[in-house]
Amino acid sequence: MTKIRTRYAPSPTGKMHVGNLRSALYEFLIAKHDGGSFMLRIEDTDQERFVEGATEIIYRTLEQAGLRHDEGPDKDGGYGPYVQSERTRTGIYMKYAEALIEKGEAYYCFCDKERLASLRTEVVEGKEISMYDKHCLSLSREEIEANIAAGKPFVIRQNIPNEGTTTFRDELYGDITVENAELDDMILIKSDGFPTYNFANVVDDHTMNITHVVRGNEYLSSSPKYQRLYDAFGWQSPVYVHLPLITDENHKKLAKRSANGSYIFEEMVEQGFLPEAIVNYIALLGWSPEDNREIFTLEELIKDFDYHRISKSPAVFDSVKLRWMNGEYIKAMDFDRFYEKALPYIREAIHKELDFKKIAEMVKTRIEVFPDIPGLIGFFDALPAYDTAMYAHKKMKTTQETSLTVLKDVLPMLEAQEDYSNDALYRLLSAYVAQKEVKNGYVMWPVRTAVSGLQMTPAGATEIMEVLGKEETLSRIRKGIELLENA
RNA sequence: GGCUCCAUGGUCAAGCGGUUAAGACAUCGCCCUUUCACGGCGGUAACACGGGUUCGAUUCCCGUUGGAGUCACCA
Repeated sequence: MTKIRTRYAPSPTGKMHVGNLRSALYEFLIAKHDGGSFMLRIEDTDQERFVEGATEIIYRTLEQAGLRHDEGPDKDGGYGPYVQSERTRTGIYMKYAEALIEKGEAYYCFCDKERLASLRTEVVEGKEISMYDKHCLSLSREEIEANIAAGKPFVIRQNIPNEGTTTFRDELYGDITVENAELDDMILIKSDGFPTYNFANVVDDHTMNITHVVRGNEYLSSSPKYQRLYDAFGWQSPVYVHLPLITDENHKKLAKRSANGSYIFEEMVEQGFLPEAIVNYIALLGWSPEDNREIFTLEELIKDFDYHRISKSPAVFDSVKLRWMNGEYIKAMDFDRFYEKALPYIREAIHKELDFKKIAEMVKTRIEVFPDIPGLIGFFDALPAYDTAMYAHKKMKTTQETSLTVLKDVLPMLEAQEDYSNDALYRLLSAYVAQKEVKNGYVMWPVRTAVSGLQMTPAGATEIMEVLGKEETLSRIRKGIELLENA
């Protein structure tokens, strides 16, 4: 068996969304599962769409996601250059295009935009449909040479016969056959001398010894044309693995963002998602392991990933489940690392000196993404205005009246109390509960309400008091009594 | 519209001729609990339709319907 070589070949046109990242991930996993190598190639043959800094985003995203490439522009593995604009300068694409012309598998085309536009007859869903009419195929050698000598701009087109069929094999989808008449004579070399993706891809994958071509299945319909190129060259085609699309909630191919938020990896990380959780989640969009496991480290994915188990149908990106998974990662996270990540969000909500570590502990099992934090703990910073109706709780058997009594009873005890640790406070209040022969909640509910002003808090009454400290606690209890007396 | 692909609950998804059709998220209920959450237990919810093939189809074949992708000097 030859060593598996896969490649992630993005074009530097902007940020990476999770669809791009999943392709990279699967390419990485397919290679690594078999001890193969994973290469990064930059496809920048479209100078107009090139975005400054986009290459850096690609590096950064792969790095954050843990997808280390073995070869790439920054890591020569003997197959360079790894950037298509640099490869273009070596003349490689033109050389291969000319070889095709020699074989009659390609030809020069001098048609201008106007003539091409006149070929577009049909408009479907706002898109102009056209098929080249092989007009320039019949040019004589003399005409071609004259045109070139005259400096007339040209492209090189693939020559596909109008009869017969072309078949290629995909590992997941099986054999796919199409009529050659359906296949357009696509452009191989553009008038600016750069190759198109269609051509560069085939030349590069072959010359760089790529064994498995893994890409989104939006390429399924153009693959027969690529297959013809391999055949025309007499090259063995790689193993094709076309991946099912990731869609948005409307089942449409992923755009960069939707009403549900962003699908851009970097922005998701900024929004508080952990890179590991994102990688884990997208690994499961279109692939499933033999067992029922869902939480995987990258290492575990490498071990278990079998591309034959990739599914064929598209998958909706469910941000709700991603949030859940992110929450699982947060819960399992080492506390120190969690604290480091949580601290900025705690500081955002709290502007005085409190025990941030205790607050972080409270919040750790209760959030799904880091930005959930401020909303949970703002009450520590300042007592929010609240409605005294909150003191009445059916299940706790409390009313505003019983709450007032409890708070008044408890206030002097809390004033006398020196030890404001959670345990001591809990013991103190428990003693009162026992003495009154009531349920815990009968006392805890009003106290917690008074010190937090909230119906939901990330911790119990005494834990909150511990963090708040004696002075602030007493002030809030007194405030509660005042509100209840005036209710 | 042509071509291509796809089709199990709201979503992800197991299943690869005989199953009470897994599991997860979401949702609902109960328990636990110093509220919420966590955790535990349980419920609702799916094989698109029609023909074949077969003793037997979610599973294989064909068709219908539905959805998606694609039809650039973009990748």
